[in-house]
Amino acid sequence: MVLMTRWLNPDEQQTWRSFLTATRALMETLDRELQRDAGMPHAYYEILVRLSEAPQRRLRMSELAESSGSSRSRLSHAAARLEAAGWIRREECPTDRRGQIAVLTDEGFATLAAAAPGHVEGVRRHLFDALSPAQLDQLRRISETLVAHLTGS
Amino acid sequence: MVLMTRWLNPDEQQTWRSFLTATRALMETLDRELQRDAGMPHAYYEILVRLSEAPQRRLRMSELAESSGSSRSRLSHAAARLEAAGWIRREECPTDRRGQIAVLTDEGFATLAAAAPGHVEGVRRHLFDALSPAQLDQLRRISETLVAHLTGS
DNA sequence: CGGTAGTGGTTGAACGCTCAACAAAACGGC
DNA sequence: GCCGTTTTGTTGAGCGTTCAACCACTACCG
Repeated sequence: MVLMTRWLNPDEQQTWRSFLTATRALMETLDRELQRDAGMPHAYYEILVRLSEAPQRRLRMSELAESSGSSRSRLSHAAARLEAAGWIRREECPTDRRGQIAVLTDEGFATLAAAAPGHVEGVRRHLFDALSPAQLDQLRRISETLVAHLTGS
Repeated sequence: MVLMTRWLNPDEQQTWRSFLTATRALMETLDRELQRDAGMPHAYYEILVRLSEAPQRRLRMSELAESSGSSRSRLSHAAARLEAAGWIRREECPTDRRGQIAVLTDEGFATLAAAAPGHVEGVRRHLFDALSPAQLDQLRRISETLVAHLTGS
């Protein structure tokens, strides 16, 4: 029995293409702004944010990868750059000799503190200001549903 | 007068982070599937799709960039690869000697035809199947609003 | 016409990401 | 305690994207 493709109908196509265009444009805009104003890509910004929120601004590499939505490899490469920039430092883990602990330096924290207002302003301008409160609520539920669906299966 | 940062409140943070996680996970999943099954990144797939829908399967480079959501540079590099793969061909434009016209080859069309069912299935599984009809309608409106907002300003 | 501004497209360097392979250490069953 | 398995993190190659610089051509305006 041949499994027929469930093609998208015109309405679904429109949804999908608008979604693609919107997310791509939004992310590119924010990434460009962050690169221009803070000299870092959005992925690096997010790594620094998660570190800054952790107790003592330190996290195991694996937890940092998890929470920042990076692969281990990605984080490893990123950490090398962030360390070279003086924004983080890597320490050995006392309880697991395989482990590494990423620590946000004061300089890294200062850089993040300088970058954050502009970035948040960008997020507000390009996303939150564009949508109604009801739409933002819808977007939250949709996103949460998708996250559950994508990480669950 | 100092302009205070309009920080995100906890609800907004939750919305933003879920949105980020969801779109990142969705795009990474689809990209990986496409790379695995069709040997091309999603950006290339989209270029081929737009070409396949154009009259005579041909488009000026600039229009192709516009419609596929690529920068000119990106498309130029991509076109080089797609041409090397035998999926497109570039012709001179008769009315503008600066111009180039990208043409989808039969081989390119066949590759696209082979890749499409799997990709559409992925989009359905990871996005459409996860959301209710009402949510999909909301997502369409939200996306359209964002596109208008991002391209308008 | 002639010059200047704008457009179309390409290029190369720098950079970030993915993937697969790898080393080192921890775990788990027996 | 030992051996296979799993986990942690890194590495290098290959690839795609960005950015800025650039050339060739067109369009506009006096």
